[in-house]
Parts: sequence; structure tokens; C-alpha cells
Amino acid sequence: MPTQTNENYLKALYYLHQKNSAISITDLGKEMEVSKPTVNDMVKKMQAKGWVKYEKYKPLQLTKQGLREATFIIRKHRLSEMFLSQVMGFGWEEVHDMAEEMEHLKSEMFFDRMDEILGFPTKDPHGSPIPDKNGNFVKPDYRLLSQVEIGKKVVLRALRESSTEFINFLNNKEIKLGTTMTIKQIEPFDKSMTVCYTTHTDVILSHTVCNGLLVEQLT
Amino acid sequence: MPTQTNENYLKALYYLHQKNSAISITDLGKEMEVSKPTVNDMVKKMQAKGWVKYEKYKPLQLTKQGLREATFIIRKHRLSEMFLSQVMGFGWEEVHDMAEEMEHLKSEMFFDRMDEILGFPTKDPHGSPIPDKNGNFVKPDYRLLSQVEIGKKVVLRALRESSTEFINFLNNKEIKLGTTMTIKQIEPFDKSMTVCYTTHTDVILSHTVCNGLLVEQLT
DNA sequence: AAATTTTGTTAGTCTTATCTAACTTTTTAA
DNA sequence: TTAAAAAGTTAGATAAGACTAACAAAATTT
Ligand SMILES: [Mn+2]
Ligand SMILES: [Mn+2]
Ligand SMILES: [Mn+2]
Ligand SMILES: [Mn+2]
Repeated sequence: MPTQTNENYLKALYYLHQKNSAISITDLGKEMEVSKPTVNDMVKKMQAKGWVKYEKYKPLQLTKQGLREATFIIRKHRLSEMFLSQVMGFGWEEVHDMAEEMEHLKSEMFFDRMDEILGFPTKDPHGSPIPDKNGNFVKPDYRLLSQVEIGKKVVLRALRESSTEFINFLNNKEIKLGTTMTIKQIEPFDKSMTVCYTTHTDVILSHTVCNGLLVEQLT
Repeated sequence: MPTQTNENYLKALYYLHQKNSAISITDLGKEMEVSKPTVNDMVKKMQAKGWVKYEKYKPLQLTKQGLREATFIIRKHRLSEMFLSQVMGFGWEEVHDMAEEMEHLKSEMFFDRMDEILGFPTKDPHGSPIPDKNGNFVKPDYRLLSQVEIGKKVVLRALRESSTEFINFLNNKEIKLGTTMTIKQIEPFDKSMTVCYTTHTDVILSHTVCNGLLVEQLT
């Protein structure tokens, strides 16, 4: 049984693992907001528990077991977000922080009941896939809006970040999942994009914002 | 801010405080299932935080502040139980253990939304009062079934214990909140009671069971 | 190929929450 | 009113999770 802290490290490892194949102590320390010696200590303990592979000076790796544990925490997180938004009526900008706490609840029954009530959803309110009871899920490969060329048409499918601040920004701009956008222009200097969608014409989105939007390309 | 452990001590103090006016280190140790030195240490820390009054060799007391904190944890526990049973469809025998975890979630919004969805309930699934957002609630004074005399008629209003085991026993006997019972006989030897209710005649309930049932006396 | 910078490790400390063993104070019973 | 039992306290230890300071190894630059 991972402790609550262990669970947060596992989740962090999982996310780092998605990007960089090789995870450094420094990376994990930044993600967890702890010092390098703290990470160093922790990975030794987590190796002892079979979740991490650690060799002095070598990059960290999640073991199969560790990946499995991480997947179940992510399931609990995303089911919670979905329940909070669909059943309890919270906005997609409010649910992440609450789910961050709820994901550590131990009761399997609780999450399975949520799953059932929601009709076994496969996506959370931010478009991320929800692993099923066996830990399986499909990871659709959307691309970042920031990587799409001028003139293309895309649909927003998921967010890469679900902080309240980021989503409030999207709410203000009336951007939601499913919104179809056309890229009108890309400013070479700062990589900001001018896009059109629904009733909005020529909205400028910074590179930072475009980097947080996962889209499906239509043309 | 109390830690999760602090919260459990506060709750334990609250329950002991309801019975015995004077709470001993030993009592609290038993309730929390920790050793006396552990309690001794902890009460010093909790005094420093203003929740407990502690003087060497004297009985423990919850301060006004400590009582307030305890009340809010109990609010979260009971709202959770109510939500689990009314919205998520769990049985009254299943909810206590899940609520034991949920009561430590920090998000006020989450519990306030539950409260709203439930229509601001004043009783939990076991008949215990739910403190409102300001910590106020009325504690009706029911009596223990074990203290009622022969021939009297009573209605079950609340449970003094909400373990799955105890409630499964009640479920088997088809005893629920609102059940009206008549006391036919009391065995002097072991204080067991013979009671009649609904379609059941001459059901024998042990003193232990009668001690867990809070009733309103009708005659 | 050095020199420098970045990354990782060790050693030592802290806090919270727990324990056991030993001792002291208070309470209860003879 | 003393002896025994119960309750409470102190001292010392441990484990988890964190820190800083100091040092070592690896990677990058000159
Ligand atoms: Mn989230
Ligand atoms: Mn999400
Ligand atoms: Mn309960
Ligand atoms: Mn209850």
C-alpha cells in the first residue's frame, strides 16, 4: 500500500514518464516541489517497495508495478473530477483541486459506484482518458495547438493542464472542449497564434496557452 | 489547521466528552488505540494549539475552540454519510467507514455542495444530528433502549454505534430507524429484552444490542 | 583536455506520530 | 494508614517525510 505521499510521487513519475522517457532526480524534485536529497531518499524507499527502478546516477524508471499503482490513482482522480462536474454540478475549472484530495481515498467501492453512476465514462472533464477498473485505457494522440500550421482547422479535445487559472482564462475566451478553431496567423516573434472560433474572430493566444491545448486536426 | 491525526483525536475527545464529563489519558488512548505515552505527548501538542486543556495528572478537557473544530469534523462525517446513502445509494451499514476517510477532506465547497444537494439535512442515516455550517445543531435526548422498562412502547430514532457489523445485525432482524417496539420482557440474569415490532413477535435482544439503540419513548 | 556547471549523493538535523521500558503519582483496597 | 493497583509521566527509540550544507560524479563548455 502506497502512502499518500508515495501516491503523489507515483503520479508525478507517471506524468514525467509521459514526456521525457528518462526521468532525473531533479525533474522529480521540481514536479514534487521538494529538494533533491528528499527525492534521493524517497526513490530508495520506493525502489524497496518495488515501484521504481533506481541506480546511482542513472535515470529513474517506474516499474510495471509502479505504473499500475499510478494508473489507479489517476483513475481515482479523473473519476472524482467527472463526478464533481457531472453529478455535483461543479465547473470544469473547480474540480481539479478537489480531486487532488479525493484521489487518496482508499475505498474501492466508492470509486466503483461513482463509475457506475456516471455510466463508466472514458474521458474526464478536461478530455483526459479515465482508466477502467483493470487499469486499461486508450490514450488518443492529439497534438498541441502550438504545433499546428497556419490555415488548419482543429477541434479542442483535451487540456494538458487543469489549473483553475488556466481554465478561467479559457472560460473568459469562451473556449471549451469541442470548440472548432481555424488558425489564421502565427507570429514568428513570440509564436502567438491568431485563431477564429464560434462567434470569435481574430483572438490572439500566447504560445503558453497554445501549449496547453490538445487538438484533433480536421484539415 | 488540525492535521488528520489531530482531527481524529478531536473527534475521539468529543465522543468521550459526551459520556464521561472527565476524560482520562487512558480513555483517550483506548479510543484512539494508541499507548498512554503517545496520548500524553499528543495532548501537550494539542494544548499548545489551543484545542485541549491539559494539566499534569488532571482530566483532559476540550476547549471551546477544540469543541468547535470537532463539531466541523463531525459535520463533514455525517454529511458524507448522508450523501453516500441518499445520493450514491449505499446502505446505512456501508457508509460509516467511507465517511471516516472523507471527513478529512479539506474542501469546504465540497461539503457545502453536498449539504445543498441533500437539502440541508439535520440527521444522518443513523439518526445522529448534523451540525450546520455554523456548527449549530440540536441534540435530542433519546434514551437507550436498555434503560426502558417492561411494557413500554418506543420508536427507534438513532444508533449509538454505526459499525457495519452492528447494522448488519439490525438489517437481519429488520430493525430500522422509525421501527416501533414494545418491550414484552426483561431477563434479569443478562438484561436481555424480549421485544415485538412490525411483523416480529418475541425477538430477543442482548443487553449489548439494547445499549446501541436510542429510542423515543411513546408510553 | 581542462575548467566549469549541473546533477546527484552523503551526512546531519527537524517534526510528527508512534512505540517500549522504567519510574512516579494518584487512587483504591486491605 | 499503609500496601497494591491503576494511571500518568519521562526517557529514549523508530519511521516517514522533509530540510541545508558539503562533497562527488557527470556533463558541458571552453
Ligand atoms: Mn486534475
Ligand atoms: Mn482532469
Ligand atoms: Mn459514522
Ligand atoms: Mn452516522
